[in-house]
Amino acid sequence: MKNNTVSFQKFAKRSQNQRIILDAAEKVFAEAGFAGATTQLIADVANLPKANVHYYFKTKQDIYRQVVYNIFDIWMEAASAFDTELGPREALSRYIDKKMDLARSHPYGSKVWASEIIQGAPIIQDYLEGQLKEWSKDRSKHIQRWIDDGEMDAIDPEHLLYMIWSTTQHYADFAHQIETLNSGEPFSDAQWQTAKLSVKTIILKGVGLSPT
Amino acid sequence: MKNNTVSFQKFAKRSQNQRIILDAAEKVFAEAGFAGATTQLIADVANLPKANVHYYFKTKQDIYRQVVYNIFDIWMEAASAFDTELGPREALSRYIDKKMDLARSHPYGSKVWASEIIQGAPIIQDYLEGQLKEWSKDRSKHIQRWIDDGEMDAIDPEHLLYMIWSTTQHYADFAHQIETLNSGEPFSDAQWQTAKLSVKTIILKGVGLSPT
DNA sequence: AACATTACTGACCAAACGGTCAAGTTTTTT
DNA sequence: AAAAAACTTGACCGTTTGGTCAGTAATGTT
Repeated sequence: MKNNTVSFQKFAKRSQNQRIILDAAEKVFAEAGFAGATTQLIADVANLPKANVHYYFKTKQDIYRQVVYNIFDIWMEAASAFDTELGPREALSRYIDKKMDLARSHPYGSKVWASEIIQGAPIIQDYLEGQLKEWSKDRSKHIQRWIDDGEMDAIDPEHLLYMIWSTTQHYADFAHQIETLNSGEPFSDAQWQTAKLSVKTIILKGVGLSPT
Repeated sequence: MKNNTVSFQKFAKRSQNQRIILDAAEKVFAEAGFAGATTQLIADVANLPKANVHYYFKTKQDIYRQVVYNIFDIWMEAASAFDTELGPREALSRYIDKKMDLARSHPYGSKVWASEIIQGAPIIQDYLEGQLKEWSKDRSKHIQRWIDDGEMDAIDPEHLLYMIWSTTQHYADFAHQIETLNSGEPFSDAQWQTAKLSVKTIILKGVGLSPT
């Protein structure tokens, strides 16, 4: 066979095919849910025979697990944009920006996450109780300190976090509804800008911070 | 057989059993998704033999359709709480209150709705393009008028609506996540009060209205 | 009391599903 | 160039699924 596939791909082949499968699976899980996603459909989207999918992943649950872990990791990395050293205005502003960017760039992942939580987090429960809880408790403390220092209004920090999560992820999870109300058209760049600005403006002003 | 079941139940029997099935189905669809919800499981939760479920509903899709229509109707009725005659402060405040109440009283319906939209609204698309679009365009116009009259800040009205929808429904759809972060405990009455107040405070102040 | 209608259900079935496997091909290592 | 390892795949299988149906029981009507 062709020999122009050079040898440094030796190790790349496996992870390369896994990525193709995971990308396909993310889309299929998002659009059909865990139970509705058939391995056959994932294979079709990945353009591979079903048996080949099972060569790389033992079970459908294994694929699903990977997809959910991936989006969680991406979100936790973005969470570092919530840099409490910057002060409330910048920290919240950047975090909202980052979350809005992810809603746009990773809509399937967001949908899979939403479905997972809606169905009681059967897979990701450990992460919720561990990393997520730790992160949100920590940031809540920082927000509380800002409040105590008179830098922002007295708002229950956890509800502020929920508001940021819900509003930003809404643009991914309910994209279809938003698109329908937008004459069936997906958001343009300008509309995404407006969305970001609207969310930031309301939330920042809402907690007593003037927007940047 | 017992004759203490009086005859005015003649017509009631059918709709009564349909209600039992629909309530069971709402829960099962919420927790397992459309594909993951088996008619057997719906029957078990309804405490009926599967064949009996199929006596009242021809297909699983028919049951699902009813469940989705029901929650949509409940929401549209609540939407009338957005009474534009009241002025922005009262109208928004009451609408948020109402949506928060529904998030608490109808968590399963909210979850079914969320999953339906996430998966592209295969069933409810007509309603989105019809009733929902009409309602939101109308309310957007009223909000815009308030803005033009200087009664509130210049915020894109549709994004304000999305923010209300997302924040309020988040307390239903992501209840499991919130519960996990709340030491595994569901919200108490007091915590629901705090949630309502936090959401209202941030949004109202965020658009330039002082809370009631 | 006879009849008609509605309600109920165990047993069954074709289709679709996740997953396996043996037999092959390609690639890497020696 | 031979042996080993990794990759690929059509055919297959046991299970589960949504849905049917024939037969029965209960209820309402005359």
